[in-house]
Amino acid sequence: MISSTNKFEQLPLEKQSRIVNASISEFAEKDYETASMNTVVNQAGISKGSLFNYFKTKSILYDHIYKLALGEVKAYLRKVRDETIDLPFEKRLSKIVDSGVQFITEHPRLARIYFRLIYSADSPDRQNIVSELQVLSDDYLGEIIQDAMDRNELDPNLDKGQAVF
Amino acid sequence: MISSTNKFEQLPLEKQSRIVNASISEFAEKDYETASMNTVVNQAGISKGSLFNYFKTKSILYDHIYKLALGEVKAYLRKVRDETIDLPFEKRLSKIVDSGVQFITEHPRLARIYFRLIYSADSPDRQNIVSELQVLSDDYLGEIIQDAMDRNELDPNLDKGQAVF
DNA sequence: ACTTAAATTGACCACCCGGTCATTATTAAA
DNA sequence: TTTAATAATGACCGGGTGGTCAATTTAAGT
Repeated sequence: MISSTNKFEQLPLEKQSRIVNASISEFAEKDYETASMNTVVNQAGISKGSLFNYFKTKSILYDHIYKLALGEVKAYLRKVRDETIDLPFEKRLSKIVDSGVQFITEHPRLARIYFRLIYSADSPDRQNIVSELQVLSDDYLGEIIQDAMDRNELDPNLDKGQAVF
Repeated sequence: MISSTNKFEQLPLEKQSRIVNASISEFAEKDYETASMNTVVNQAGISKGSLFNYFKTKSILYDHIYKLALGEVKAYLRKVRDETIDLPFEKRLSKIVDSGVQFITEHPRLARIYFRLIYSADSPDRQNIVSELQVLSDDYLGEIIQDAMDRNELDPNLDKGQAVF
């Protein structure tokens, strides 16, 4: 046994997805403290002991779910970035924002988890996660802006100010 | 006994403020569900029975605290509005925003309670409270904008759009 | 078919919650 | 000073929590 989520990853995919689904629903509906492992267990149709066997603690489960969500967001952003690579800067930015909105409407539960993370205080290690997100979004925007500057669509006098915006 | 907060209001002011202070701290630190009446009671230095005698339920206490906070915000906004009454619109708006920031840094606990109210899902009757806040802020901005339009500092073609902004 | 190892279960634990209420302490009236 | 009314207390209640683990079911090896 190498990682602690290993047991979970070796489960049949159908069972995995039942658990992930139940967890996403619960963490989307209630904040970290209020979200209940019992509810997850019931909704997933497994026993409590099993869940705590797959994920040692509530916060480890939360971490797993959060990372899954992050992966989806990253993939989405990457896709949009590549699809808009030869659009002018303004059009590109607008398309990205639109896609953000689209992502939210397509994955409302993931979006809720994110908003909760950012705007509310609980969640196991909010501090680290939020700053990690900050770096990611800075990188992403930074790259887009760099692109635009390389193509002389943006005067090279801003960078950080734009990122904050 | 007329109102249900009457018992509380008849308490010595020193005791009142101990309770209010403890409540504000607790509701600022944790969200509604997680905030603990036991913590409030301990921090205020009174017994549990007393607190539940002054406020029948947790949500009634929350309501009281929220209304106190709202009162302070209202007074603050009114003050700023009056103090900037003869400034040009742009300057005035900027001063108001600055004052908002100042209020947040001067009353961080109240500000936290507000952010929690707006950005997170619990709180007894979030729906009503948020829409009430919406009306209040619309009124406030609406008045400021009306003033500016009356003085021909703003072209009279917007209103609602500006309020949303 | 028998044995052994691994996976699954749910009763159980200690703890905390909001809320109650009989008992006690305090104050006011007589 | 005795009595009556009022205020304050904290042990207690039912219920929910995250987490555990002996016991049972399932699967694998021979």
